[in-house]
Amino acid sequence: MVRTRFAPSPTGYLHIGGARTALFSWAFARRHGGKFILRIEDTDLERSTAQSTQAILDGMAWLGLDYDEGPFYQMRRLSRYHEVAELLLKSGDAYYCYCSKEELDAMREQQRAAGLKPRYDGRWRDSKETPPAGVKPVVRLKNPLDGVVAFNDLVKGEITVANSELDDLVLLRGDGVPTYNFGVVIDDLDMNITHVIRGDDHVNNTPRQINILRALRAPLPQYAHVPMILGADGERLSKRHGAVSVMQYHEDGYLPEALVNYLARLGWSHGDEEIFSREQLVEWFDLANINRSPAKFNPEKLQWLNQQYLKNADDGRLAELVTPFLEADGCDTADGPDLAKVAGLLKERVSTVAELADAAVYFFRPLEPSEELKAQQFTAAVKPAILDLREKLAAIEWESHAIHDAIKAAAGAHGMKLPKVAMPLRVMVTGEAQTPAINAVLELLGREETLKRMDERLAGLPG
RNA sequence: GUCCCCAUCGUCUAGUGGCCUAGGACAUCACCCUUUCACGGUGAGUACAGGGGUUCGAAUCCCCUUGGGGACGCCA
Repeated sequence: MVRTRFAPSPTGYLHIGGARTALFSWAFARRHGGKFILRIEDTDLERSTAQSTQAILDGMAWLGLDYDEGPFYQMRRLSRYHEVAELLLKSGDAYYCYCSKEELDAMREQQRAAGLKPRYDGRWRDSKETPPAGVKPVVRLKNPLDGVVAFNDLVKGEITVANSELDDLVLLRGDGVPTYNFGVVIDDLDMNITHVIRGDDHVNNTPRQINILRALRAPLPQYAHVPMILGADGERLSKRHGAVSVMQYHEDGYLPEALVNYLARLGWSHGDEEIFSREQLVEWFDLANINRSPAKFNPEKLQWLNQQYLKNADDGRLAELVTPFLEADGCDTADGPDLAKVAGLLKERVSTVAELADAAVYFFRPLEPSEELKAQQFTAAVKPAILDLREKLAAIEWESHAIHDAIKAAAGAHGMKLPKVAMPLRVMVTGEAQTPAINAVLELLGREETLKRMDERLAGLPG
């Protein structure tokens, strides 16, 4: 039985990188009919917040990353960590260290100055010294002094690290809270995690964690380290790269299935497949096809994907999604054409729901054209044709084809090509130069509103 | 500095020794479609980091160089 987990620390929102790691972990579990577990690693007392936990939960829910067990919280499992630490202390695989922070800092500084890798020198490892009074000791692991730790990473392949590169890491802090490396190991063990799928930045932690497991004589999980996502400039993704919070994409009008598709395709592939459903992802997902090198986040491609999904999205759903955007824009969506039909007309020419809202505004309230547009389109030469058209529109059956015919007829009657009349009409009614076919727009807008807007403009027309 | 990892178009990638004069997608440009804008269609340019090996044959295997990323906390 495959069991994977996502184990974020609640110190911020769910960001793009974390979301992709979660997605891979989720997809792998689903692919193999296993379980996906959520665990909140809240042992950083200073930075962990309840809001962050909620933000992570919200982000996962929006993306549809459902979990089978959890969320588990490490701070509720303290007694278990103490129990294991006690075991390690007894077996002689761990020991108390009474070093002060200052002492450790000095040690590291010295090593760095000497061009060495900063490492704890093990001064309390076998010390006979009497512990200083009043110092809360930390518990450190007795890391093996020689030999190597090798493991077969499911995405990176064989990775080997010499024990001489490692030091005696802290398991339990002075206040009894476990450190990251100890917490994950015990939890992954207790929760029977079979595949640890996590970010690249943890490869260096893996040998240390394996050494803890070995001291415990416990079985090892399989490891799969997925490369990081970098910003467009090749730097680690951060706030200055724009949106890095998953929920920001929600607010910007992206569809969760588009983000999921994009994230899945970033660093993983299935041949030449670009657009695939969640079900296909689950069917196809494997660790072997995850790339070994980091990928740069490309907003343009995400946007294109979102457009593809928008184009195929259900009109009724889009109407619901776009409503809050339009309301924020001061539009009363109840007072106007059927929003689903409006969405259907506009959806293939926008790439986000926010853009859809922008493009739909003139259906709910008239827009004032720019001076430039007015000067360009509202000419004395076109006025007779427009007046003629106004009469025709008042009389015809209100339907797209008939409207088209009326425009064509009015243009023809005054020796003009259709666009010559369609453009001024478009600007009169919508206030914009770029809209879908004007006859389709008018059909939705309705005769009454169309004629009303025409009359208002006609008054200001020269000639 | 030390250790670990990585390296195909600008970007995401296909490629697992011959199918590769390197395929797809985004972006860019051109043309077509067209009632404006999109959508859609057709096409163009653009890449195996460099150097050595191994092999009849290398984008694919090995070594070195260079470049990039990560880690070195009582953070995760």
